[in-house]
Amino acid sequence: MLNEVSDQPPPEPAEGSDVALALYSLVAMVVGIMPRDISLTVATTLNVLERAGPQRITHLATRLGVAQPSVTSLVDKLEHEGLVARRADPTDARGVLVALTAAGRRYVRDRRQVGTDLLVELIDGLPADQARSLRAALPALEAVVALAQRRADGTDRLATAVGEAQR
Amino acid sequence: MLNEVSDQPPPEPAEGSDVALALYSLVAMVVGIMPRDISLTVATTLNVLERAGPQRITHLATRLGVAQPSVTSLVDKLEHEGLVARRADPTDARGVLVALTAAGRRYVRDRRQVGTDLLVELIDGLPADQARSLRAALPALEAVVALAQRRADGTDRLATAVGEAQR
DNA sequence: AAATCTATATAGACATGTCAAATAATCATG
DNA sequence: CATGATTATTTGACATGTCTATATAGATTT
Repeated sequence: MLNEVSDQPPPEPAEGSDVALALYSLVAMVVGIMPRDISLTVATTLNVLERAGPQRITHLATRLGVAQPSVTSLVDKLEHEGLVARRADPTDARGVLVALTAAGRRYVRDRRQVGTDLLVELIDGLPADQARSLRAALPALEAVVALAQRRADGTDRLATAVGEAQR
Repeated sequence: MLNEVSDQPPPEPAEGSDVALALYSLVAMVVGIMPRDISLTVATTLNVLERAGPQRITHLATRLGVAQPSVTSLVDKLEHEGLVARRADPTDARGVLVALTAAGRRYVRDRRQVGTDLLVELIDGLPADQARSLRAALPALEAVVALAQRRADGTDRLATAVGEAQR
């Protein structure tokens, strides 16, 4: 069927896609400025452990989207660095629970501090009215984070997607 | 000198640090959900090239905070994948300019689309009043992005910091 | 124009991240 | 309780990301 030129205005530019673009740009910028001392995988792992508590190796693997032996060796490394520890899983003797150590928790907290310090610095550069609008949006931002967590904890990872451009 | 208990309320909890925390959490969540198909370094490189146009190898190295030969081999790889191309620098025959190819631009755009789609989905899950507050904060968000860009383009990278927790 | 500086590339090394296949321990089920 | 499924580890392979030291070509300075 042919595509006729539509009379209606574009059905809605995705409703909130401009905000989404601004937020994504912010994510990209912050990531590009943050220290590059750990890999994405390590950062995500530590975040998950802090947010959701001790996790099984297999669960981490699906959550991270990598193969399970990869997590075993990742945990080996992190354990060796003292950031995480393996504990027995009381409900299943085959499994282990990977948990943050105190040092690991400190590491995550320190890293977050670096990020928030940067953002505070940026926000402090805003004119008063914009800063106010941002504060007014705080509940919304927190809600978005909460939704993102739910989304992340679901099995669903974003497909590697992108694809086409690679060839 | 001894620290007396202060009568004043804490001088201001960093003014905007709660917003900063929410934004940082969002960054962390989004990064954790985004496809893991490229490294931080590649992502940052492509973003810089898209945002700021063709760049010298040396400039990329300082911008990324890695050694120059690392960028040479990174560019080798990206060039091999067809995402960037080396061009002669008209102002200096020693130098090269690394530029995005059409495919590279497409790749960045597609990847951004994945991110904004995710964020649109999240924002669509907000109650109407929160969504409104977020839209009202759009200029502020855009301004923060602009400030972040200025910040990123300055030579200053955040120190690897964090440090202490590692031992 | 010689000496020095600068931009990139090359070489060689090493840690990290990743996978698939095979193994060992334990669980769950018929 | 024996068989099949699940959990983690081990093994062995390979790509990536990173560095330092060195080489090469072109700029810049004196």
